[in-house]
Amino acid sequence: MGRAPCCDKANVKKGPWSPEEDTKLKAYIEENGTGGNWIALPQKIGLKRCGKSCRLRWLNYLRPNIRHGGFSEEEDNIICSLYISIGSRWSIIAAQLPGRTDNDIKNYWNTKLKKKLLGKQRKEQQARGATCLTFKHEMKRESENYTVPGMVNQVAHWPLLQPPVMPLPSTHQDPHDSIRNLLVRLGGRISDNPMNFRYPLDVPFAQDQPYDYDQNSMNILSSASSLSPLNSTCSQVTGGTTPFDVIDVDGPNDVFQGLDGFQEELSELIYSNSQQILDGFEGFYGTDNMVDGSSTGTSSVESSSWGDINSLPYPQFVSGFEACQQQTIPQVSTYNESSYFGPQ
DNA sequence: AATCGGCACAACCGCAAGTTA
DNA sequence: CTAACTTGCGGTTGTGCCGAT
Repeated sequence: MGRAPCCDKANVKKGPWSPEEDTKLKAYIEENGTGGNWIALPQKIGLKRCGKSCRLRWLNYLRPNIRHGGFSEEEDNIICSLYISIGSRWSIIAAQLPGRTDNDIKNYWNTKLKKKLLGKQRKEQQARGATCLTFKHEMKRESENYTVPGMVNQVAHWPLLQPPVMPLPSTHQDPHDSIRNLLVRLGGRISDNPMNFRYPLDVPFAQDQPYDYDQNSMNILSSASSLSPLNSTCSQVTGGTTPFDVIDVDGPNDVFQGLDGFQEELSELIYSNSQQILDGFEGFYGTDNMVDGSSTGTSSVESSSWGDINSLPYPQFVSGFEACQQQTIPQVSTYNESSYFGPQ
């Protein structure tokens, strides 16, 4: 049996919303709430719209305290940093930016931020001069020739040629510094306090109060894991000459999905400064595998769930975070529905 | 003034997860 | 337990605006 359509396509209006439709929808929701059923809502108020369309219009445009445009530098950095960390989980990213919607952030990223980041990166590379060029060409040639045996729909993002200098990551280095280095390089800005490799995640905020990014901060990785389902898996082909050889592009887990050019640029950046990046990615893929790419002793594709706290690179942060969370911090979603919808 | 291309944004689509009967 | 249904999410598309030619 096929899936039931969410609405009668023939009888619904599509395209831009008129002011009258907006008024109707807003007035009704402010007065009655959604009734917990978006599908039935348009019929109730006499709108020839699909329920999903109503929901989207409300969430992205009509609900109170929505901000459009005018992203601050601080917000830019948070978006960049989170994107690097958790990929295109726009709803999670949006949850950290009061008044912003996932759609807004997604558009902003795709149209501006991505290019801004690339521009920054190119400048850096130009500044470094041609010293890397030979190596990069080598890398490119090598990766073009390379296919992973038995792997379908997977791309070797990190060429398997051993970089000229690829020292093992220092196990003594503060892991905070590792990821901090990476994020800073890629546009993030992080508190200088070594105890605070942190981002303003999972912090309840008053909708119309300015947000203090410095005072309200939470560990990025643990917070991400505590939010909605981060069931992403990062695949790794073991036995390659470098760690993090392969990222599965088929699932929702590719941190760089939809970012073909950027991904390539990023990998170039990665190889042009392998130590810092290695330090940074160590955090995402786990120290064990970084130190010993063949630790599983198999040639199979390994997956680790980001949703699994134990798989997080630094579980000690998680425990600290959880303790903190239990004391004071409730889970935060994009917004508190009850406060918006009134009587249900 | 007309046209073209790029950009920004709103909205739609399809899928997956969650919920309910 | 399972099918039907709803909600949420991320990717993609459509459209209007604006600057360059």
